[in-house]
Amino acid sequence: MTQKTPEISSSSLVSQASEGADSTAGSQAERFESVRRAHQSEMAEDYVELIAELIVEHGEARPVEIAERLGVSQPTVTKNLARLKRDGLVIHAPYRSVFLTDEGKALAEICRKRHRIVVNFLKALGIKESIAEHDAEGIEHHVSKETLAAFESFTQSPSKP
Amino acid sequence: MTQKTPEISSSSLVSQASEGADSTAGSQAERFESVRRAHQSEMAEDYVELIAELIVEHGEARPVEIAERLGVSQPTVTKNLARLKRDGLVIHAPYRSVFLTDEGKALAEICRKRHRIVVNFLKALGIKESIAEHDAEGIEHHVSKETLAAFESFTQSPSKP
DNA sequence: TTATAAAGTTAGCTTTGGCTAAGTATTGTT
DNA sequence: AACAATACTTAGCCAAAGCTAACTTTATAA
Ligand SMILES: [Mn+2]
Ligand SMILES: [Mn+2]
Ligand SMILES: [Mn+2]
Ligand SMILES: [Mn+2]
Repeated sequence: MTQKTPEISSSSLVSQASEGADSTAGSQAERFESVRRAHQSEMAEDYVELIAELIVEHGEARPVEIAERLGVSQPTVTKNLARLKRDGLVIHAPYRSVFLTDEGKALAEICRKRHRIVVNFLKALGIKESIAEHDAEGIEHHVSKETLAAFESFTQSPSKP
Repeated sequence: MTQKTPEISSSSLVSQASEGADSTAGSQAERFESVRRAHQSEMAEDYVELIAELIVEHGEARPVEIAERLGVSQPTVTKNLARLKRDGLVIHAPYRSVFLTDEGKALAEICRKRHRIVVNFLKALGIKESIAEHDAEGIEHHVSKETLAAFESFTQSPSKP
C-alpha cells in the first residue's frame, strides 16, 4: 500500500562507460532473440543426431528407443516425429521405423561433428568425460561458428592462438 | 507403399565398446533431462540478472525496459513477472517497478558472476567480445560447477591445468 | 487542470513440448 | 492359428513463452 513509487529517471543519459563492447538495449535484445531461436532448433537437432546414431548402432531407429534415449514418453516421440516430418527432416510411416531425409542426414552430420568438437574441447580443458558429455548436450546448441572454430583449434593445440 | 519393414534387432547385445565413458540409454537420458531442466530455469535467470542490472544502471527496473532489453513485448514481460512473483523471485505491484526478493537477489548474483566467467573465458580463448557476449547468453545456462571452475581457472592462467 | 502520451495490464490466441489413459497394430510364443 | 506382449498411435490434458488488440493507469505537457 505505502510502497515507494519512484518515477522513471528521465535524466539518465549517464552511460558510465563500463562495458567494452556495445551494450545497447538493441544489441542485448539481439542476443536474447538469438538464444530463443537456438532453442527452437534444439529438439530437431537432438532428434536427428540420435536417429543417425541409432541407425549406425542398430541398423534402424525405433520410436521406443528414441524415447528411452531421450528420457521422454513414447507419445512425445510420436508427436515430435510428426513435427520433424512436417519440417522435412525425417521419413516416418505409422508403425515403421524412422529414416532421415537428405536434409535430416546433413543436419545430423553437422550436429554429430559439433557435438564431438564440444566434448573434446571440454575434455582438453580437463573436464572428465561424463561431465563433458553432460554439459556438451546443452552447450552445443549455443556455440557460434567462431567459437566452435576456437574450440576445435584449442583441442588440437592447447594454449596456442 | 513398398517400404522395407525391418524388425527390431533383438539380437543386439553387441555394444562394440566404442565410447569411453558409459553410454547407456539411461545415462544419455539423464543428460537430456538435465538440459530440459536447465531450460526451465533459463527465463528466471535471465530476468533476475537483467533486473539487477537495471537497478544498478537506472536505480529501478521498469517493465518497459525489461521488454526492450529482452526483445519481447510488454505483455510477455507482465506474464513472466507474474511467474517470477509466484516463484518468490520478484516483488511487483501493478503499475510499479520491479524489485528482487532476497532469493531473487541471490540468484541474480550467481548469474551475474557466472555470466562474467563465461564471457571472460571465451575472450581468453580469443573470441571477440561481441561474439563472446552472444554465445555466453546461451552457454551460461548449461555449464556445470566443474566446467565453470575450469573456465575460471583457465581465464586466470591459460593452458595450466 | 485538463488533455495527451507513455506505460502497464488483461484477454485471448498460438506453438512447443511434455504427460497419461486408452485403443490399435505388430511381433513373438505357444 | 490363437494369444500374449510389446510397440505405436490417438485423444485429451497441461504449462511455458511468445504474440496482438483493446483497455486502464500513470506521467507529462499544454
Ligand atoms: Mn543437445
Ligand atoms: Mn539452451
Ligand atoms: Mn542467458
Ligand atoms: Mn546472462
